[in-house]
Amino acid sequence: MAEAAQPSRRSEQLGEEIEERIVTGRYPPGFRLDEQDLAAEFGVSRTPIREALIYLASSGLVETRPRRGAIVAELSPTRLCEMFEVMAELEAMCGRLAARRITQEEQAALLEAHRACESARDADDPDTYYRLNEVFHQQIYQASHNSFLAEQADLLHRRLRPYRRLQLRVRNRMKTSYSEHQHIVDLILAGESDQAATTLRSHVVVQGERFADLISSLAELQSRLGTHAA
Amino acid sequence: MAEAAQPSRRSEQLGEEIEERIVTGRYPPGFRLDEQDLAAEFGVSRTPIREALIYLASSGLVETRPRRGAIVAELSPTRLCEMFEVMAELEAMCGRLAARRITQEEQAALLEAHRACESARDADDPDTYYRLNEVFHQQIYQASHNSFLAEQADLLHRRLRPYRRLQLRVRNRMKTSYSEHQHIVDLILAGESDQAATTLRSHVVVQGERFADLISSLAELQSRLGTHAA
DNA sequence: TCCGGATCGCTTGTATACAAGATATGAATC
DNA sequence: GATTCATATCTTGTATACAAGCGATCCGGA
Repeated sequence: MAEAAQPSRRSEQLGEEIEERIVTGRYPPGFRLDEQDLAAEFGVSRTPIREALIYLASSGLVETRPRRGAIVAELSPTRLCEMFEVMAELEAMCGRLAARRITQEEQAALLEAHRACESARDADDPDTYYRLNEVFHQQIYQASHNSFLAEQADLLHRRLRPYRRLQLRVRNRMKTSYSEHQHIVDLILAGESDQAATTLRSHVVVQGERFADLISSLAELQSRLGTHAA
Repeated sequence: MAEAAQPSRRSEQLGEEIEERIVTGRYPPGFRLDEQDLAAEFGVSRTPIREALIYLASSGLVETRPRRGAIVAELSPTRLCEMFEVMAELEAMCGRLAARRITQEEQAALLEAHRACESARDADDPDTYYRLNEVFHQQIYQASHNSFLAEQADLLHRRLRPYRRLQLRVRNRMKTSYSEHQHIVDLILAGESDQAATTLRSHVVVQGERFADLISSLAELQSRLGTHAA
């Protein structure tokens, strides 16, 4: 899914590297992305850094205010809920299409991704589960046979990574998630498109007690921020 | 919805200007966006041009191949259908939420936008209808009370502008569109969220005879391209 | 002591210079 | 005459130099 090899364009690599540092929390929300610092850090001039920042700004991951530099975007709780709401709908759409269009090979791949999650759950390993969970969802995106939709879903999924990650640490969330996955797999393989959509939507959407979990995750991220921001 | 005033950053203005020229067909799909030419055209150096192109590339409007320059993105029929499929779902989601969340003021604004479309239809003026149609749909996006969703919907809507525009010239499409709008307005105002979603989805999605219309629109665009590409 | 304004420094935004790869052109050979 | 390889030119990618705003600091006044 990611471009392989060297794009022979440093700014693209830099964009991905900086994105990685943002979604893994090394550059937390609100963190100031100083062009000179980053240039020194990566051993390049400001030009490719600027281009990388513009790229990231367009995806909403960083915010640039004219003449005032770039910072890692801070998402308000409202904004975050909105994004999860859209994510839920995109996932639902992927599920509906996947249930109708999935091929034999994709069925096998989906099942394999699902079983891999099972292992991580049994090992009680949230980090591994988190990674394999991404693969699982990407299999569904692929199976929708709508490459534009798959790209959009993947993009938003990545955008929400830091918050999703924290949520997985909530007690029992991993087990709940896995049993929901089981249900989703059954529905997709059975070709129950509407039910697959509905189940995926509620798997992703933030409501009820999970809303409170999300808010507390946010608070944690913001306290971490305090140690970084000037 | 658009940023007002001067962003004190030339590259942003340039991005919008180039985007405008793309969606209005002045730079048709496949058109080579030479940095030096554009720099001369706009009377600036290559730097802000490059930044504008990177911005546009991230939205998918232009394609950049490393060391080989940028061209206006060419959308295959398949890709285009995929994008309309996603657009339909986003619109459906906006409609569902709008039916539940629309305020008094937004109801008035929606009705006004709808009536403006009526005038354009009566005057048999596709260009005006096209413009007012955008306003109408944006009112629904706003009424969803999910600003992230509204932004995404608006972005994709803009991305599909050239193709939507050609479709409106199809015989009777304007009248059909208007009567569908009427139905949509009724459902939203009545709070019928599911029906509003379904109706909006089928209003946007490309299927049946409209698929053939789209393909022929594409052919027209591509023949136009022949006069521009080197 | 607190507030306001002007100046200084630092950061971003833009232009230009340089490096490196890609395409085009031309010649030589099959 | 066609094809292939080498060279030349042109374009992109990166570095550096310069310009222009924004913020911080310092000084003066209330």
